[in-house]
Amino acid sequence: MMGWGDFPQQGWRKGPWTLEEDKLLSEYVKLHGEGRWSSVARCAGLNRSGKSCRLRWVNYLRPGLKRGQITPQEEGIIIELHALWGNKWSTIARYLPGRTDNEIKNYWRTHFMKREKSSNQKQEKQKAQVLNKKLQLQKEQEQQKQLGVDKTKAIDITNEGKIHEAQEKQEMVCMYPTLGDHCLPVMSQDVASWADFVVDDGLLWGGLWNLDDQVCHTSNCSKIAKQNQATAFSFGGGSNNAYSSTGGYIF
DNA sequence: AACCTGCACAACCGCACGACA
DNA sequence: CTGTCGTGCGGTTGTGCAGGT
Repeated sequence: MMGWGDFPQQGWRKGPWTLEEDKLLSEYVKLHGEGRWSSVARCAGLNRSGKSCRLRWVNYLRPGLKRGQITPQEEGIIIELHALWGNKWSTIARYLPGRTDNEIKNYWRTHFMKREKSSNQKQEKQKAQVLNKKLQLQKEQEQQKQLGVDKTKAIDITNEGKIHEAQEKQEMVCMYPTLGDHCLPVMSQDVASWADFVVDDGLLWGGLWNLDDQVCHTSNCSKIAKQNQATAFSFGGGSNNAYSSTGGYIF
C-alpha cells in the first residue's frame, strides 16, 4: 500500500520541523482545512509526506493544544480511562481536551511503565524470598528426618502454617481494581505504597471528570465504578466523585 | 569539566480500516 | 468483489536537556 501520497522515488524530508515548514503547513490548513494530507504536502510546497504533515498538525500545530505538564487531575483521568480501554490513546485523548494521543501515550510510558516495572521487580524478589524459605525448611525437615526425630513434627506443622500464611500474603492482588484485564499484579505489600501514591497525588476521585457533559452509561463503567466504591482504599475528595447519581460517569 | 543517566517530547514506521471507483 | 487511496492508530525510536556522579 502506498498511501499518504508517498512516491517511493521521492525523498521526503524527515526529522524535526523547521519554523518555515510549520508556517507553511499552518497557513495551508487555515486556508483549506484539515484533510487531504497528501495534497497538503504537495500544494503547500512542503517536502514532507502527508502522514508527517498530519502528525505535525495534530500533535503540535493544531489550535487549542495544551502544552506543559499533565496535571494530577488529567493523570487520574488517564489512569481511569486506561483501565477502561487499555492502550486506546486516541479514545483517551478525546476526554482530555487539548491533549493528544501521542502526549498521553508518552506520559503513560514514562510514568506508569516504569512503576509497573519496579513493581514487577519487587514481586520477583519476594517470590525468591519465599522460595528460599521453603527450600531452607525442606532441608531442615530432611535433616530432621535423617536424625529420626519425631518430636519436631509439631514445630514443622507450625512452620508450615507460617509458610502457608506467608504464601497467602504473597498472593498476587490486583493493585488497582478497575484495571480489569490490564490489572497490574503486585504483592500485597505494595498496596500500601500504591494507595499512598494514589492519595498523595490526589488522583482518581479527587476533582476529576469535570469535562464535557457526556455520561458513560455502559455497564462496564457502572461495574467499575461500583468496584471502585467497594475498594478498601479510602480516597479523599469524594465530593467531586465522577460517578454520577444517574449511574454513569460524567465525562 | 566531563561523562552518564533518565526524562520528556517529537517524529517515524507499520498496520488496519473505511470509502470509493 | 477487488484494488487503491486516504486516514487514523499504536508501537517504537530519536533527540535534546537537566540533574547526578
